Amino acid sequence: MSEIPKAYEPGKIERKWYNFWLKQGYFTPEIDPKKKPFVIIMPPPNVTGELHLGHALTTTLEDIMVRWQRMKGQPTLWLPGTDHAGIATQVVVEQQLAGQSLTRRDVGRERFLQMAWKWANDSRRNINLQHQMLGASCDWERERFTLDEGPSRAVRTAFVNLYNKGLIYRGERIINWCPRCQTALSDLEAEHKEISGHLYYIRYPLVDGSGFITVATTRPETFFGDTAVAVNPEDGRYKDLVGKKVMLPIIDKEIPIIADDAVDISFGTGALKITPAHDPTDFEIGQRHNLPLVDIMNPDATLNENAGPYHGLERFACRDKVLADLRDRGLLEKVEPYLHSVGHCIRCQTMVEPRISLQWFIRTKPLAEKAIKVVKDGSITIIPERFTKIYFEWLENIRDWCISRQLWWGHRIPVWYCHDCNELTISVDVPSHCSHCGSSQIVQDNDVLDTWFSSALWTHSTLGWPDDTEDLRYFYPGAVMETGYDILFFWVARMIMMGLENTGKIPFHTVYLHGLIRDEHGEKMSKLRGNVINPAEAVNECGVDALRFALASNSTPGNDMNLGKGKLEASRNFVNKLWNAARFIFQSVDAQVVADSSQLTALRIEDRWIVSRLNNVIDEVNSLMEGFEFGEACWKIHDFIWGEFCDWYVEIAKMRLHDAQQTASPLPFLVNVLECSLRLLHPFMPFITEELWQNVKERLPEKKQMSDSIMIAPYPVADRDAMDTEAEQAMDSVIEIIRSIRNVRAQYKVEAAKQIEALVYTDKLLPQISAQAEVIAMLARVSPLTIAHRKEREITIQGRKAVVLVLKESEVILPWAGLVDLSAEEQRLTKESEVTQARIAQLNARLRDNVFLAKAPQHVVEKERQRLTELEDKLERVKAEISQLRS
RNA sequence: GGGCGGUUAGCUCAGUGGUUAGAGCGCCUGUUUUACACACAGGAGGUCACUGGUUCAAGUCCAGUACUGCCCA
Repeated sequence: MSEIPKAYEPGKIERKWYNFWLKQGYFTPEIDPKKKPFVIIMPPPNVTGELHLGHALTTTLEDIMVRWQRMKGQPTLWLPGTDHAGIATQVVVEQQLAGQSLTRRDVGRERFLQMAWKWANDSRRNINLQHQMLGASCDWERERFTLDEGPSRAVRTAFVNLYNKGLIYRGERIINWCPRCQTALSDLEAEHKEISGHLYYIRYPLVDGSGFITVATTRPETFFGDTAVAVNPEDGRYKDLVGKKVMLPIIDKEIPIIADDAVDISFGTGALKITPAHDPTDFEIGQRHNLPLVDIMNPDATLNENAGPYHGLERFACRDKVLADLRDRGLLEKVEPYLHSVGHCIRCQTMVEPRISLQWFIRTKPLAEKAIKVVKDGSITIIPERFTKIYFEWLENIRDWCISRQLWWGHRIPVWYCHDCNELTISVDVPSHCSHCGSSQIVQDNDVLDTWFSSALWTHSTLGWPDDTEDLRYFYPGAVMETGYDILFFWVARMIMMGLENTGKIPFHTVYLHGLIRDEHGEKMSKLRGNVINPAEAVNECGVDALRFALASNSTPGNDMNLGKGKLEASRNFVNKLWNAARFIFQSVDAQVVADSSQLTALRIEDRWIVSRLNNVIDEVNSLMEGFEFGEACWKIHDFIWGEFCDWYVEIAKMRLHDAQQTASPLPFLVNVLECSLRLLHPFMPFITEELWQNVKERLPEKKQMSDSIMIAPYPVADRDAMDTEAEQAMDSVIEIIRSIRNVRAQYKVEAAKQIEALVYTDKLLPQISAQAEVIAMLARVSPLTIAHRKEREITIQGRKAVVLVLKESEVILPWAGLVDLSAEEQRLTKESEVTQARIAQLNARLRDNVFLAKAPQHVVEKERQRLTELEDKLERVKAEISQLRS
């Protein structure tokens, strides 16, 4: 056999096996109508650059599910892809242009799109490579991009269908306008932030000269767009003023005072300036009172010609000037500090301008109702459950979705306007003439659709919809949608709405939401703070398996995760531990005759124990996986491999391997437990498990019957017959004996290499514990070691100074002439006796309580009884030891 | 303003009503034991935020309080 390096070297091994898997075609499922497939459609990362840790978490969790299901024998499809990310990508390309002092308008739409495509293609390739680096076992043959022909046709088809059903309309509404991106945004893309601003009290003189009315506003610069002043009809202060007119200062324009219920009497002065073209509430008031709309801004948020003398000023510069001018005229009554929340562009953080605009909208109410229903009736489950309520809340209060964007990069809206009859032609394919008058003088809408519109179709557009394809029939609906909770509304809710609308079926059965990743102290990762962990760097330092394990083991459904270097290192250490354990086993196998599986039945206690523990862990891991508890599953495997297999079984096995007299070799167990553990761990750590598994396989006689790769080998299933309480009990006792001796040695500062004498007395486990004499002797460094029945006790102990340990099933006596501090020992034992008595009293009280006996389940009562017996037994033995000590 | 989380060891976090609440990191003591010092052995460290309730039994369920984070308006 080849030499195995002392430390795991991830890089080479990762590339080797990923290429092997690819070549073997394991990632592409076979369509088998008799089997129900397991399907995950990957949330497509934006083609804006690199993957971050959030993506790595998504990839890890999805790969865990997919590899697990594949090993269980399901046809498994994990469909990868990327998202064109409208605004974000456009910003990147605009920045490239800005480097050459150019704007997109300078180069024109066609040239701009060429640049964007170049960027997107590079980025797409890069992201795919990074997914491959992470070990993602997704089907690259089905990889998709949102702007691919298929998904694009799906977008146009969905648009046309919705339009024809009256669910898409074009209208003038107040939308969130980003002056920097120069496009409309949906409500979700405007992020509200608390701003400490001011509340300005401005006097509007009454036209009849009888004084003025004072309005309070945070945005004085919009007063050019005011078309009324509104008060609450119930407000006594202003009853007489309703119907009168005021004169807007500076521009000398007359506007009416109106009464509307929407006005909050307690806000400011109770009188509001109404700017219907620049505020959503004002817009509604304006609609009710037929107020004119006066748009005062240009797309870049400078003031337009409606602002008279202020024309051309930037909005905040204008505010300062307006305030100064009002103050000069004595019309600025007072200014108060004021905390209010203002929308910001989610992409560029520019303050959003609410603005009247002609845009395309989706009427979401009818779609939302169906999306609510499928979660209410349990067709779709959201994990963790608490997000269900948040989901309902949002859908129940949903507003129409503004889907048009004034961008160039994206799916162009499939609407053509006719020069001749002014009618619209809505079409999936490019029309040559107006569908109403037949004129060829038609021109397509300039705008593109919100990226999330195409993302909403992702679950079915990737499988061929609107065509009735084999993929769509077999793989839709998917099993799980796994993603971050931060895009529950942006994406998940919309996918459910559009999935139902387009296919009549739910898009997936389960929504699994993970949390966000923060640094080790819970701070958001940001370049500014310098606390970012880049996945590629982490992989360079620790390897993919360590990164994946760190991510998976620290994730709990729906909760944020703090991830620092420490956790990565801990995972790397585990990888190294596993590597070295395997290395030891391989070396041992190679040194001896190849293990014969028939020896598997020659069972010693420790062999039975490790097999029993393994099967218990398999059982637990499988049920944790069923419940989406991947983090806990990780720890179960970790604790087994490190804390039981390596710390105890391998250590015990060493002794047997070094002893030429031994007839029963531990090798079959070492090898088989390792082999099975590797399969158990494979979904979490695909690379090292494959590497080691291939090495194990080489050393197994039955290698011909085994699969070519661990990733298509069967996932372990617990064998209940292998569960062995007797062996576990015996080993628990042996471990307890060894630990207590080690403990005393450390306390008395006995040199590590020094052998000490020990006597172990026990009762019903005597045969099992005696069988472990060599194990105890070696691991606790004791010699001579006597193991005998309690009945034989007095003869040996008399007259010798000794440390006495009273354990669950045994007493351990460590006689050291002169070394032992007898009074300290007496104190220790007395303390132990007190503690034991207290617990016995507690248990007695509980077991005398009739209500407890009547109401607690039988097995709990039984357990408590057994504990009491054990403790009473122990107390008796402790007391006996004390009196011996005193005699 | 409404909603949802969190508060458990020095730090970061697990803990799906049932013994004496766990892990990693950090800390202390010891170890060149021929798989691993990315390791081994041992140890210290907790009124599970607070108050009340439900229950035979509460870190776990309920209500309230405080602090803290996020989402929505």
